[in-house]
Amino acid sequence: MTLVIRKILGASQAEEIHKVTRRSARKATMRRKIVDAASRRLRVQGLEGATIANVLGDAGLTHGTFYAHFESKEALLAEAFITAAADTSERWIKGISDLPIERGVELLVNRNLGTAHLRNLRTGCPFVAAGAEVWRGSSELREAYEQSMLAVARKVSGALGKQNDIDLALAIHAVCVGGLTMARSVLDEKLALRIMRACREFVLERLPAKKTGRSHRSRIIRSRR
Amino acid sequence: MTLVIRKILGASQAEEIHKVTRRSARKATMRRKIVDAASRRLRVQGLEGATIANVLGDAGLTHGTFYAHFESKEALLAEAFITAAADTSERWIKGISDLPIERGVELLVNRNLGTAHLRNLRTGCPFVAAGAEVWRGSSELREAYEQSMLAVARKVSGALGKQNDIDLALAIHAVCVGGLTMARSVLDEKLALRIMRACREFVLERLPAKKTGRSHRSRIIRSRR
DNA sequence: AATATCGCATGATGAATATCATACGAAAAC
DNA sequence: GTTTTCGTATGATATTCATCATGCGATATT
Repeated sequence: MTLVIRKILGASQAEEIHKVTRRSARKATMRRKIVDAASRRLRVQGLEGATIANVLGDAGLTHGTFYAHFESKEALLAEAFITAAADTSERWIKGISDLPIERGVELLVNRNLGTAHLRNLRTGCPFVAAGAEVWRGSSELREAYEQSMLAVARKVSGALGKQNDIDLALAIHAVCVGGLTMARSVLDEKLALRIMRACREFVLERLPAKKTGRSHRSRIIRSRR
Repeated sequence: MTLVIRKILGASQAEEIHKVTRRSARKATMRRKIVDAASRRLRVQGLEGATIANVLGDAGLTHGTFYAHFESKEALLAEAFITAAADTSERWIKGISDLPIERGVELLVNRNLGTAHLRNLRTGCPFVAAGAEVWRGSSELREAYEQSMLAVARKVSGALGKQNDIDLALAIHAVCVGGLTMARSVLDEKLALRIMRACREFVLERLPAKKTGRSHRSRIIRSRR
């Protein structure tokens, strides 16, 4: 039966209307477990720690099964990265759109550059966790990074009520990524806190002026040097 | 003779006044070559690419010789990181102290977040190259990172004529590290340039005000778009 | 009920890696 | 000139890894 459909529609479309059997449901569940496990490994140990044996082990499977689920390791990592970024950024922006922009940005940078995020790797930012490993990685991965980064920037600028200011969101993201990387890298805990505080204040010190009667289009534009 | 001295002073001090022979001079040269090679590998391929065989090969030696020069791989990497950071930061701050602070910062971020640095890995910033690999690495490495980072921050704040504002230097460093990581990671070249531009402008907008009568809190910041 | 399918486990393969042991040959010490 | 030292090369060992081939057993199909 499935075979007949496959003959008519071709393999890929047949997949779409694939009958949900006990087997296929279980497989989908396991696949999800694999992606989740990979996204955790990714955040805690980076791409390096996300080996097939580790990930499949975390998911309760043995290593050889992997290629029944994914084309390649890169395909899994790309998917895991996207999952991790979506998960993390969702948490960052929660409740932010209800606040005035200054408070919103403050909450955002506190969530990113705070003690919780500093040592909480399992649910932490994949951009910090994978960092340099991505730009030396496969196109697949870089594509995933790019899409995730843009998605985060859009979410953030949307939540801040500045739909079009993707650039501001990108810059804030850069401070958070750089600052957290630095803070995690140093041995001295006090120094780590200092780095995070310096970054937070750098962002907060000079937020776009709050909304006054003046339209923001007409605000005085700082001349570029 | 050396043996006698060694007996009197102990091994480590004997090292200090070690006679310079043809052999020891050659060894020192090779050691330097190894560190340089490691610092290059580090910047181009990260810690992962800086394998002993690779590095020793670059230096014109075979892999087994390594342990005649260094205690461990970690010891080499720590030294290579420090070397790379000193080299790179020296280039960044060249000529900056002659400029007024705004122009100085502008030059600094242009050097860091510009097209040259984007694709020039061999002499690029090790903080971007090693990134997340360091904070998951050995204490030795993290110590090297910490010291190098502080050295850079001191140099930068010194060159900017703000000796005491290490925090400002740290924040600028964070933007550069985060921004360059992001720019290198994405596939789209135009997007990479946009990220770097957004980060540069973010920094320049946020500079402490020139010393005018006005408090810097009251300045209106340019909103983009 | 008989047969076909397929998710998963086991295990093989080959490549890359850090580290160490041994050996050679030139330089240094005597 | 003989002996000792030591920088380097060669090669061994043990580990880790991605990928793939094979086979079993539960599930789906007929």
